[in-house]
Amino acid sequence: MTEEQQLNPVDGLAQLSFVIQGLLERHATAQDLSMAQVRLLGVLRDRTPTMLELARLLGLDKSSTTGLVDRAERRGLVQRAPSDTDGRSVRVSLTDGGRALVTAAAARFGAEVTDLLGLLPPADRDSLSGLISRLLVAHAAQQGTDLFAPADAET
Amino acid sequence: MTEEQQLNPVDGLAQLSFVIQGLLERHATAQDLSMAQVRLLGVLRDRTPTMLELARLLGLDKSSTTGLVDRAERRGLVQRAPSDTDGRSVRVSLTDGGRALVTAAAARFGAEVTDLLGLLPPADRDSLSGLISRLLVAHAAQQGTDLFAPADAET
DNA sequence: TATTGTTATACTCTATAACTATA
DNA sequence: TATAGTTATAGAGTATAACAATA
Repeated sequence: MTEEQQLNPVDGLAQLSFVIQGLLERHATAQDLSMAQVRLLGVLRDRTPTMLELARLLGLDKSSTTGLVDRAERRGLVQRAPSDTDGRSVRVSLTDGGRALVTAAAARFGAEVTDLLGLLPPADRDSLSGLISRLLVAHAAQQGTDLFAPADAET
Repeated sequence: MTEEQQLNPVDGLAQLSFVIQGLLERHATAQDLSMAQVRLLGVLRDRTPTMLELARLLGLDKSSTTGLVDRAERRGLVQRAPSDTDGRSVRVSLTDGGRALVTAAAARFGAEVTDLLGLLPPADRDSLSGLISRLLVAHAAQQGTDLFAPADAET
């Protein structure tokens, strides 16, 4: 039962990503949210984008974004407000309820990931975090993006 | 530019999972497949389950599975065959075309994850793989599942 | 009666194309 | 004309409930 069996690196990364996504999804559905809604609320945590900016941030077509925001607005999670500077534009923001929901969900998700990491001894845990950080930094650099850029600065 | 900035562990794991899922999704859409179809083909690589087993493997309702298999069958990727032993049951399997597709896609995905890991120095890469393996093994043990059980034995 | 699978129905999510209003 | 956003429409994916066929 304690054999040193080892997953190949590709399968390991793929499996890990499914485990993490599974946790996220569980918390989402517990809140009666879809992953799309979670992403929307997450993006709005530190931004008040126009519909077009929102579409780009989520990687969706603007018409898809209209529907996504419609449904979130109907549930009282986000709100639309006309832009001050452009009569064609709309700014989307979290309502207080939406913010409360996403904050609580993020806290519970964080706790669960922390529990997951707690399965490793502290030294291993620190090594893993450091290695993942380095990998993501290298990946971001390769993509020409800045992993640590503030949300407001994202164009 | 070379500061030792570090993501907190929770954000790191979450980000990493999004990067990996993003790679998977890119390869899927390049093949004109949805993630649901990719999962279906992936599960069928080493199994020929009944509809009900398939639903459980994918974590879907049996009616959702009917639709998923319908669409894959219409595209010639999978096939249904009546069970020898139970007149109510149907066994689902990959067609040759489906197997070719999933094999090619898996190879390309593997190459890309390998490239990603190649951003780290070899020693770090090995450490990361080992740590991820240990984490997944511990997680599987906690869930009472066996990470290394052969597909046929999954009941 | 219980189980396997499909069908009917409804909702979310997504995209393309056409449209309205503003710039 | 060009841009921001919505609407119309279509298809995939998912679930619940009702059903048919088999055990």
